[in-house]
Amino acid sequence: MRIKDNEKQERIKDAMISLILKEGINGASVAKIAKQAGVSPATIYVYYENKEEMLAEVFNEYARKPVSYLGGMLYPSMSGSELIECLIKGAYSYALENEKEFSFVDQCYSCPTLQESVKENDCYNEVFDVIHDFQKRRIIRSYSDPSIIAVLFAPVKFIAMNRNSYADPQAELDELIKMLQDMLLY
Amino acid sequence: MRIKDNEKQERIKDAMISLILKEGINGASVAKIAKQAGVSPATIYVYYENKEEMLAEVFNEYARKPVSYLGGMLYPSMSGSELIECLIKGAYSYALENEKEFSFVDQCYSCPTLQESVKENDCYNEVFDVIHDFQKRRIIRSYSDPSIIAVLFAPVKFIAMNRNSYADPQAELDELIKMLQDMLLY
Amino acid sequence: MRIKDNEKQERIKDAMISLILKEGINGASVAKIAKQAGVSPATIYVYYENKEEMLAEVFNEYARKPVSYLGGMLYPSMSGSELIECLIKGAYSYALENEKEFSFVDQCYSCPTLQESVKENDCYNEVFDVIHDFQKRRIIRSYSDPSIIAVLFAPVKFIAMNRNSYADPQAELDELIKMLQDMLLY
Amino acid sequence: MRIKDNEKQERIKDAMISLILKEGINGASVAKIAKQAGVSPATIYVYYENKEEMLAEVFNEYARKPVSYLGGMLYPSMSGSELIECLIKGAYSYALENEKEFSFVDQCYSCPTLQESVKENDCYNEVFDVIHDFQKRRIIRSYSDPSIIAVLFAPVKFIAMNRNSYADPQAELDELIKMLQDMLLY
DNA sequence: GATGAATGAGATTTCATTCAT
DNA sequence: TATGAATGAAATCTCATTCAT
Repeated sequence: MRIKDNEKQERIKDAMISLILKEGINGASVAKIAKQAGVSPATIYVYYENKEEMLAEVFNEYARKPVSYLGGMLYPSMSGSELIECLIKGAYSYALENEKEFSFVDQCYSCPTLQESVKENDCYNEVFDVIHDFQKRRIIRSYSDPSIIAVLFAPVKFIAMNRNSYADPQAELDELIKMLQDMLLY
Repeated sequence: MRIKDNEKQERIKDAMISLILKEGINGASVAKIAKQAGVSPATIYVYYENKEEMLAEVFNEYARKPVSYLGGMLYPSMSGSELIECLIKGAYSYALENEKEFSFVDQCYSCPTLQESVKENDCYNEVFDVIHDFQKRRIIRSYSDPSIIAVLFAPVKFIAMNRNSYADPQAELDELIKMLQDMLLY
Repeated sequence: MRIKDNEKQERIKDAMISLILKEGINGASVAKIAKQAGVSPATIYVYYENKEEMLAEVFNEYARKPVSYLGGMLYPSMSGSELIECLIKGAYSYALENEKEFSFVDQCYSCPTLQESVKENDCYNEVFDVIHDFQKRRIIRSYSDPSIIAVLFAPVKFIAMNRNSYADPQAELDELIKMLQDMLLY
Repeated sequence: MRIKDNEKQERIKDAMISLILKEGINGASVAKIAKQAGVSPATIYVYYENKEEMLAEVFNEYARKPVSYLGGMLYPSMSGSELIECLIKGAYSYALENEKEFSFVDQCYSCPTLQESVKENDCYNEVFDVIHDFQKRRIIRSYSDPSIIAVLFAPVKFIAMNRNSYADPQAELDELIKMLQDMLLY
């Protein structure tokens, strides 16, 4: 028998994400995905039960990626200012560098039929290991986790997505970092 | 007979956004919208050139609604604290009370083929008339408009959308208000 | 609006039945039916919810036909012998003259997913109005209805379907009539 | 390792007829059969040239089974009444005990593309060895073979298949036996 | 012999849109 | 204006079969 081709599955995922970026979840038909991945439409059903499950599976995978990316950049010897700067800049540069995955995940979060398959809050555990440590050491104020997620990540995401409307996105980002340092540090 | 026509168009819009809430942009086919609105599919083409235009038109209409809703709640004699509390609570309660429109607009913002039709920043003019006034009176710190939008509205939207994951969403909201008052007021 | 075209629905039914006769339920795809009926596959879904329902609906219609055909040939002044001869010959000639419908109905009866949609026994009411009358008048022996259906119609159906294997099908039929007259008449 | 192979083929046959009972010939896809038999789809093609041939082969095998089952129950010292009772009861209990095979064979008989592969009449040789003997001994009336098949087996098959519609199927069967004894015995 | 991967062909069904009234 | 009928195009998915090991 032929051996399952992981590279093939990777091509399918890539094709799906890049099509969704260009044409939305609507526009990413199984046929188009297959064509772009260089496989037969039927092959996709070897790897995934159906389209819905394919979306959900890839959504889950990529929804967890940005936070592990961030997690890898942090270390305990940072100052509080550095921590916040690092989180915001990291989130921003992840969004820029991984535009496709980022937009894909964003569309998934806003799609009612997919919302159930990922709980946005569950993804941040890795980062909160560090933040909780900073809170115990009285460097970061002891706000609740959801509030911290909300003010740390929602604004930077907003700025990343609207960066084309701004004269100087980098300046906006720097300002945001200051605002959050003020807000979150003792 | 003008009234009857408008009512029919209203039913079409309602059907569309309520279907999109339940089943996503994917699930809202012209046929389903027509059925739910109690009209013939052909009738929809009396009011809109095609589906794409219908989405864009309704998107534009509803994207502006929440800010005028907010605008109507503000008045110059408020204190700074009151202003921020009012904006956050207003945004939150708008999201709850208008769940359908809210989800519809959210999905539209994240859909690449619709993004072009509304610039998110354009919608906030009404609110910024008030905020700028408060900034001139040195009540609200003079951060740039995009930064203010980002920290004011993105977090509350995030909390509204994830409210089902929280034990006490109201407490999260109150905490968020405090954080933003700290951050934005002198 | 265009007016629903009953002739079109008739063509769809005819195409379905004739395809099933030639190629079995398997072979009668919606696309083939549409082509043979001279309509678009999508048109079929204007008239029927889906393929299963189409089969069931047409099955129901045609399962009832042969018995009304028979019912129309009977009258109370017949002798018992004549009644039985008439029923057997009628059933046989219906099978020959309506080969397509007959084979179609037969295949439906034997298909587990369709069996539920028609109860074979329910179809014989019209004929039993007459038979019961003959039983009351002590011309036909008072066996139970199911037994009578079983011995009257199952054998003639069997002979009709296997007629190509017989040297002289007509002779078989005549013999069968005699056997049943012996059996059922006083 | 012969035994193991035969067992595998047996599992394939069982899976096929049990799927056909549940879902009809349509529903018994090679993939499903393989899954239910616990083998790979490719394995099926080790044992059979293709699906059509598999159906025909198994059809032939099982179409002959009920009559050998019956044949084994008969012996020359029976009375005529006993012979008929034994045939009817045997046919009925075969249908109940071998529901799957029975439904499978029935569907095959009614499928135009399979009809060619078995001549229903050919199957009864074993039984007719006995019946002819009884006819020579002037116990059973000398009707032609096809007529006898028709009245003996078609009605009992009908009753077996419709047994769920009857209040007391066993009573129907007993009545049928009486009717046929009257008809066929001197 | 046995198999899971792979697929072209085709299945059923839905889509956005237009037609004819 | 309003509509149900009609449809070409395309959607998702399944099929029987073959390939490569």
